[in-house]
Amino acid sequence: MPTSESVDDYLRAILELSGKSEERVSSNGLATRLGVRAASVTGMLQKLAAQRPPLVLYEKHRGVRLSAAGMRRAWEIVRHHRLLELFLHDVLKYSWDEVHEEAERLEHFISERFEDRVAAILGDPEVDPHGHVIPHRNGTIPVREEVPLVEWPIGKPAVLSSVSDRDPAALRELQRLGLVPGSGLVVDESKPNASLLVRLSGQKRQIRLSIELALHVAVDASRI
Amino acid sequence: MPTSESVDDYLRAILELSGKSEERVSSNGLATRLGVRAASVTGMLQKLAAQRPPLVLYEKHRGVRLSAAGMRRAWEIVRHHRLLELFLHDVLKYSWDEVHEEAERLEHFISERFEDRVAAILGDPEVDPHGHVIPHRNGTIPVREEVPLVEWPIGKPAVLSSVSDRDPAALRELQRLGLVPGSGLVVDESKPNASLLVRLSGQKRQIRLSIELALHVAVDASRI
DNA sequence: GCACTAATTTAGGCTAGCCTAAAAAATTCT
DNA sequence: AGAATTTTTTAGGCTAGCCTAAATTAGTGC
Ligand SMILES: [Mn+2]
Ligand SMILES: [Mn+2]
Ligand SMILES: [Mn+2]
Ligand SMILES: [Mn+2]
Repeated sequence: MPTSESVDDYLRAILELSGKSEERVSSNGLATRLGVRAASVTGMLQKLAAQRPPLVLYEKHRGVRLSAAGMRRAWEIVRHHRLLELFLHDVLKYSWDEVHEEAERLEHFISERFEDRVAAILGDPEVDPHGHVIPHRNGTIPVREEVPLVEWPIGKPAVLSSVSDRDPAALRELQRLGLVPGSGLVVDESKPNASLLVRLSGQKRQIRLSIELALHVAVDASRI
Repeated sequence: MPTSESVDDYLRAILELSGKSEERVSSNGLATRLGVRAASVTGMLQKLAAQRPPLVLYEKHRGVRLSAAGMRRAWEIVRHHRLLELFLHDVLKYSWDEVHEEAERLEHFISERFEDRVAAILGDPEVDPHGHVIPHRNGTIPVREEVPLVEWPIGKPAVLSSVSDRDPAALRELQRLGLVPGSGLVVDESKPNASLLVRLSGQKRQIRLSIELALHVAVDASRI
């Protein structure tokens, strides 16, 4: 069962919108994420659910979630995406904010051989340039506990684990501020004007972070 | 005027079938090369000729050739293809016979940035793994005089310049025999049973080369 | 020049994936 | 609960690129 570029995009969008808890995803949510109309989403979901084996579990008016086969394919595409991002960054010297767009296109077209060779060159890496874990070749997903920075307790030291990759301008700003995966930091204060005051480890200077920007950031929650 | 994968394939096929002399290409020839029906070719050619600016010059029943715009786009795709082949071979350690298929797919989807970074990593290379010249970034095509091995005079020393990349089995066989770009050789005899007897420079052993295999090989004709 | 054959084009259809507009179902509000 | 609103689905259409079958044109042999 080969999948088209569009089908791959739907599966990955369902995976990403459903979150850790694998909740059902709405047609509207998918339409917004994919930049198509809700009617187009309904049509596609009906097709994916009718495949044997089905790629999604779909009940009219009740949202959709991935089947086992859909889950497998979605994570496969995510592995392509994250390996490509790291490859573009480390080997082809793309900047942090440039990798996502190119990876989003190429993820659909590289072969398993390409995937394997890139993984080998990069030394079977564990995370992409934005700090997201890279699924293993065999389909297993490394677990990692993360919390959105906006939910992290005031005053408790944290380690930045990942940043969202979809907004190049935000990425450039975060890099400028030194907020990259691995950075240690403390949230000093959550201001009423919808911003956070944070300090990087070993620095006295406070950084004022808008909520919109802070929403792009997650920290390591392994010892919450 | 963005071009689709199919359109790119048509343009590249017209370029490759029309040869140095830029002869008109027939619908049937294109259909065979592209693995589609002649009726589909006619439909596509009419569409490409109707674009403003047109990508091909097409006269009913009289074949087709590339317009200036079509030529530009076709060589652009060829540059992608050949850079990708060299990159897959040199960086990702693909073998000689594996690069073509992957490059054929990816050539349509890499960005100009990707093209530039790959070219930079490879040091602005002049030829791909099969000995084919790589068009320059600005669109100019390096000239090189080549002659099919089967037309090369008996007994005259030659240098192998390129081999066709579309037949993996033939490529493996040629590599096994030591017939790679740069190899010096002499044709000793053209046998009536449709084969050539050749010797590699500095070797006494004769190699028997079927005409089918020999048709895959071209030699440097700069001093014919 | 005419008949036959080969190449090409036209006509009509199909699928994937998108769209708009209208209908129907679910949810929210009073 | 019943009305109003929002979400989702259905219905009908469109384009790109492919197909088969039927014309048409070009080329060949006599
Ligand atoms: Mn990404
Ligand atoms: Mn995509
Ligand atoms: Mn090739
Ligand atoms: Mn292609």
